[in-house]
Amino acid sequence: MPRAATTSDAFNAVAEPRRREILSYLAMQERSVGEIVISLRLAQPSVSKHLRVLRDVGLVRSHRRGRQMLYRTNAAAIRPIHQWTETFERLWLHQLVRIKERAEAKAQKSALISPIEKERQ
Amino acid sequence: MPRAATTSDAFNAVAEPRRREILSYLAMQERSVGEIVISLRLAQPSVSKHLRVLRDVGLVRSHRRGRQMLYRTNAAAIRPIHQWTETFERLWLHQLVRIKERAEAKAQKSALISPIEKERQ
DNA sequence: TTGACATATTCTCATATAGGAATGTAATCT
DNA sequence: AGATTACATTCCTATATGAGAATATGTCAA
Repeated sequence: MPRAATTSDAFNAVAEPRRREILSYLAMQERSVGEIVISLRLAQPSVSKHLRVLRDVGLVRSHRRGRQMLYRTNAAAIRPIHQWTETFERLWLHQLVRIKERAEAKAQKSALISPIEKERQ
Repeated sequence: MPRAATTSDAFNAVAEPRRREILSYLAMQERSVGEIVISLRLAQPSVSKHLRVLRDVGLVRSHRRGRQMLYRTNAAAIRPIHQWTETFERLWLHQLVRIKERAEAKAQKSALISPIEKERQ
């Protein structure tokens, strides 16, 4: 069995760095395909294909304006990823506290060493 | 060019559903490979291979205890994903507000319709 | 040392890519 | 209608994958 399709869910879709760039770019403002091509310096077919993947999983919405297709990020589709990572937030916050505590303990210890001892380190 | 390696970053590593399950399972408590195999009902080689990927990108840490290998989630490695999704948080919150406003406007409108009109709907 | 247990690696295979090139489709303009 | 602009799709290819099966490695126990 190969890897799950890029269109299987938001996690797989955003695994590709260019697609994350596109999502960030479209988060500020609605943009045409051509604008994405120029701003992110990607080949046009490449952009169209990435947008197709993003659209299939609901990460972007699109509509036509004349000959252009305008795309915008649908932030709600990113939320499940946010929520999944959030379940780990307590853990890394706890880790950060411990790192800080260790740093302070070390500084404390260092302050107790005489200047002469300190020079040897 | 194929897809980026699963070991290229945390985004690619967590794209695989089983790897997310493993990370959630190991978040509570340190566990041996055998415990993962039993609890998540996966084949042992499969678990070992997933753990290898997770370890390569720093999402889990491991150490030996006798013949067992104990693994635990390194939450700090999940943080970049959380931070990336966080940049979109304002957008979906804004969306949620609009949805709520529309719902309220609709309820308001509904309240203005006479009971007789209402029955026809 | 030999055997048993726990985990890791290797091998094979079907499959879904992402990029590049070429082509198709749709809308506008003259 | 014909030409041009703007996107989308198709075809091609090298490659990384995940599952399963088999095997290798490492650790303890008798």
